[in-house]
Amino acid sequence: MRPWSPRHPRLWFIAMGDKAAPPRVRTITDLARLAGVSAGTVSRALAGNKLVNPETRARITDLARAHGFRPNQMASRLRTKRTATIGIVIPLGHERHQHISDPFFMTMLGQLADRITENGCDILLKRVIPEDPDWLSRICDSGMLDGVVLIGQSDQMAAIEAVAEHYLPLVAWGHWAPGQRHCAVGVDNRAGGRLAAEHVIARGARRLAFLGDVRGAEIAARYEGFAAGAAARGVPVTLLPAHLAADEIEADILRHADLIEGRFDAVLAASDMIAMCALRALADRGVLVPQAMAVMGFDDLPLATQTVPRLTTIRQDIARGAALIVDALFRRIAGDPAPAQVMMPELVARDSV
Amino acid sequence: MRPWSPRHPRLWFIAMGDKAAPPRVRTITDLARLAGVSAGTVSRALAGNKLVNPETRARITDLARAHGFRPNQMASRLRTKRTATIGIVIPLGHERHQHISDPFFMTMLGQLADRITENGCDILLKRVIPEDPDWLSRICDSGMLDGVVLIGQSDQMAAIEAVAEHYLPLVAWGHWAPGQRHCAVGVDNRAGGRLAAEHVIARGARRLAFLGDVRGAEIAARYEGFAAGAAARGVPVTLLPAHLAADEIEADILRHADLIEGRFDAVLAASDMIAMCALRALADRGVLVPQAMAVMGFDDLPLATQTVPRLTTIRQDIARGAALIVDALFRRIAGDPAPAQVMMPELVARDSV
DNA sequence: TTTGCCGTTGCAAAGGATTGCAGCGCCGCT
DNA sequence: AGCGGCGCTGCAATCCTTTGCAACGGCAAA
Repeated sequence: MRPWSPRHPRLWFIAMGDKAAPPRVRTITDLARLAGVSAGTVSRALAGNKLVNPETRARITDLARAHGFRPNQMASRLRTKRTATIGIVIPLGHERHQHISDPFFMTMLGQLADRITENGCDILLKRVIPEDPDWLSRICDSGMLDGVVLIGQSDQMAAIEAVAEHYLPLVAWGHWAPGQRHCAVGVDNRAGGRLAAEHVIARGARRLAFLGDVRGAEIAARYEGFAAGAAARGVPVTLLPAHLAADEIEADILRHADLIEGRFDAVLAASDMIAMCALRALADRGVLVPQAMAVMGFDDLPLATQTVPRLTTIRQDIARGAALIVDALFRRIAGDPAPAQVMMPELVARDSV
Repeated sequence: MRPWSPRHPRLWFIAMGDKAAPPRVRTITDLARLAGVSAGTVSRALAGNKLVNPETRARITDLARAHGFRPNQMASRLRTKRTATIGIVIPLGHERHQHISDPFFMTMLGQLADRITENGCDILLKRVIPEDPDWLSRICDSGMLDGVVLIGQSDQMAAIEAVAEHYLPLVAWGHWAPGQRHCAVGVDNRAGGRLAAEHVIARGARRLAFLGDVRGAEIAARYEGFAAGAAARGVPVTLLPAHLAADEIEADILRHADLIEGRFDAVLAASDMIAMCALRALADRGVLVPQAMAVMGFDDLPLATQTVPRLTTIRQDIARGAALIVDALFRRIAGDPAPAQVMMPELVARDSV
């Protein structure tokens, strides 16, 4: 971590040899002088304020364009206290290795980005490994952000609750538990697990396995739902641990030799990525899916349609989730309350079960 | 596009009933009063300046922590002219439908994010559809950013060149052409295409196809390299158009009936995502890969190891590319020149050829 | 002619942190 | 005792824009 500092500020500017050119218009005051008006008028003109005379405004905007002038955002934001910037933070708690490039995060990020941009805001992206307890407060109280969305809560529930106490414009994607104070939007993972159990059992499976790391609250809920759904039909479930990070999953799967030796006839993977790896591993060993073993994913990422065979999965509607998050966030920024939302997952039957 | 404005600024603050609590410490001056020193001293203390007495500093930092005080970044940045923020912008020109969630972009974004964060900078994410000609200048001259990296240049070469003229801390991922003024980092796509041609021909293929949209400069170069490499060995190549966006590729592939009717014995896809879709389509129709047809990708995304069969592909070293970009960017921010870089791609032989 | 209002514009005070420079107290040296 | 210097702190200017309020000229109504 080497924080840099500009050794030769504006050096390039000088290097381009601007000496001959007219002095660059740097501030609103420069432009005001040129236009023969006051700085205040220029500010209003550029902001499209109706107070200023249309002719004056035209003259000023023309001049601004001609000189490529743009008012300094920093000063503007300081003054107005409106930053028009939303922070998107990805906390990496128990899964240090989980990349920012995890497909689920990325799909969510893309959706959020589109929607936030539509609202005229910029996006400040942060990927943090929570080390000290006030990592989140540092972000929220920096004065840089109008609001914050958390993609995933990792194992940081306590820290999030603490900040949510005094910082309202904060919305998280993920698990919501009764009594929780901060606003979260997510799917009912338990229900999703149950759906999966019902589906594979209906297709005749009787020896079920769950592949994933149950230390995260979300995955744990998926597992519990899966186990509960199966138990209700008198079918047991075996838990097979596996990491979330794509590059580690393959080794995890190979570790579970029984997975490919016919001890199970259906497996629910904690995510589509894991399911995809499982399909690979099974194909390598000549285990036919779905004939010899059913495989289900969770998420319904775009790539679930591209696997061989196509993945049957539990769908989280990411687009809708993102819409709900952004909606709640802007509500809260405006000072209105916005409650947590729990979406119902749905089963997408394709070819792997 | 509905820009919002806070209807009840700080309403939540009041709503939390802070009347009884001690008045919140909002500015460095508040804290100075509490600590019995001047604002300047607090500023220095919080910045870890060695000029202030260690005891004084301890007292001030304790006080700051106790009140959860954090200096306003906006004011700080206005004063210092150091924003510690890098803009990452994804221009979407000829491929409007291409998502921000495109796996290649996302992998690159993740790598860039990690490296920029290591340098102590924040990341401002922008996804823009270039409509007016000064979209880039608006971003670069906003005064909000210490530097800008472009992921992809789309069809905006002219706009980029124009801005690069006066704005130095700008680096793009992508194609570099002789004579180009702005700094770009990318792979030699032509060489990659040639590599692919040599490989499939060495494996015995003689009827080659290229699957992709050659309107983008990068893809075009891949195609040209592929065609040139094949021509050098007396083998012709057929061009089969296909979109870049994941959801459209499948239909594109089905449109090329000859692809699956044995007219070709090897196909180079313009990207791994396209290759993955092709594998799917071929599997659906019972065409064996690689026995009946060889399939190659381009990129070597993480998911290339998870396809069935595993994808043989031309590797762009995204991690190294990101490192080069960030390095060049910080060099330029410091005022030093940093030249464009062209990396050599390499062939990764797996099971699909 | 006076008054009042309207449409525009200018003035100056924020907004909050940073930093060069001056100042102050104290210690040590002569 | 006087002086220099050192270590620390305070003062005030600065970064650039926004905005409430005052002012001004002109025109219409009284």
